[in-house]
Amino acid sequence: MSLKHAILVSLAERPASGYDLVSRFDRSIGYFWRASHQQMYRELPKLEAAGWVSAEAVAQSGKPDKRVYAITDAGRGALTEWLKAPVGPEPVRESLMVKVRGAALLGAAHVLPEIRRHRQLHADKLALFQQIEQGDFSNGPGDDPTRRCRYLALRSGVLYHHSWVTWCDEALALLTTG
Amino acid sequence: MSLKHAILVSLAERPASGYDLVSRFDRSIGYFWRASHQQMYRELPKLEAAGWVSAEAVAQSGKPDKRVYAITDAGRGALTEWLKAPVGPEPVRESLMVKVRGAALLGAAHVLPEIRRHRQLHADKLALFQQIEQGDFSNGPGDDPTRRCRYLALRSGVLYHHSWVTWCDEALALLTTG
DNA sequence: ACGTTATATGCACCTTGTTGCATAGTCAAC
DNA sequence: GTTGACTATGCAACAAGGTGCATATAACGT
Repeated sequence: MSLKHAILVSLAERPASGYDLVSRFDRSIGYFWRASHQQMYRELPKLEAAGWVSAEAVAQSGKPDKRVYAITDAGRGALTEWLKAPVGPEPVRESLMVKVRGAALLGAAHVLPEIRRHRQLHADKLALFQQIEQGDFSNGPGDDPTRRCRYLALRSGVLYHHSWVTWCDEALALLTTG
Repeated sequence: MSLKHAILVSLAERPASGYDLVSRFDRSIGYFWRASHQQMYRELPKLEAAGWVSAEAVAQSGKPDKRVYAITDAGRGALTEWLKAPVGPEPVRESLMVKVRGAALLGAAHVLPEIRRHRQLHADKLALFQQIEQGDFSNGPGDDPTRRCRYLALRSGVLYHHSWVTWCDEALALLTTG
């Protein structure tokens, strides 16, 4: 599974507490791999037990104490191994397509609002990603490898949501004409 | 969750045994919702307990006996409810993007083979879907609602895998140039 | 006789993900 | 002075998915 490795990637960028990781996931990695704080706090001790991260208690003034995790050499090794390992695309699971198939039997009218809703959600995400693209990458990704990787992640989001908006438009056109 | 409803959709088309359902999922619905036979045989008694399907033992000559399931009126009602229920897009979980983010730290070279592998897999699926599209829908979907729904499901597969192939090409171009 | 393939069904265990609940300190606003 | 927002960490129960193992009949080839 990838949550462990997603955490390792984030910790390889810089050390963090569970709480930090949750906010990072909400902002950046979370566009490609979600995790609730409950999941996070369950995984971190496992990673520590595996020797992939080390933990240090940090007292804070004005805030509760926290446990700051950092990736270890063993963790970095495990991460590199995983980067090279063949993992295959995530199996497709599209409940909307199950609904479309159901619509063939029970009437397309039932799912039209759902398709409109999905179109809206995908269009919102698309607009967000395109805004970032035009803001941060108006002159392309440039030469920096890290920037190029960030750009590619963004492009994946753009292409994904764009293809969904396209599909929703096709579907609405086809299901609302005689 | 959708496995229950995916099964209901399939049984609404026509009654089937667990074994039949697995083969149908492998061929058609499985493009959008996978299920192993273990999952199937675990769900079917639950659906029966909920009163959404009825089961009948059927003796066969030359083959082991089987249990044939059929959707009930209650099941049809539950399915219609679910079609109308807002379910939201599946949360994105892309391990390849986690890897790309890792590549920013540990070197893009590690993930290039993975990206090439993914491109191949998506291109294969795309070719398959496009072949079906040109075979079954060379003159478009026509007027039949059921055919239109089948067509839309197919289109979704085409758009999805096409956007991935496009992304992989962009990524390979960007990560293999100076 | 012996292995292979297809039909047909299931259990057990483990991991992963979701939901609800719980706690506790600090700070600013009202 | 209480309410709400933010920081910070967790447990428990449950739902869903994946892997491995197990069983049985019967056709077909070799």
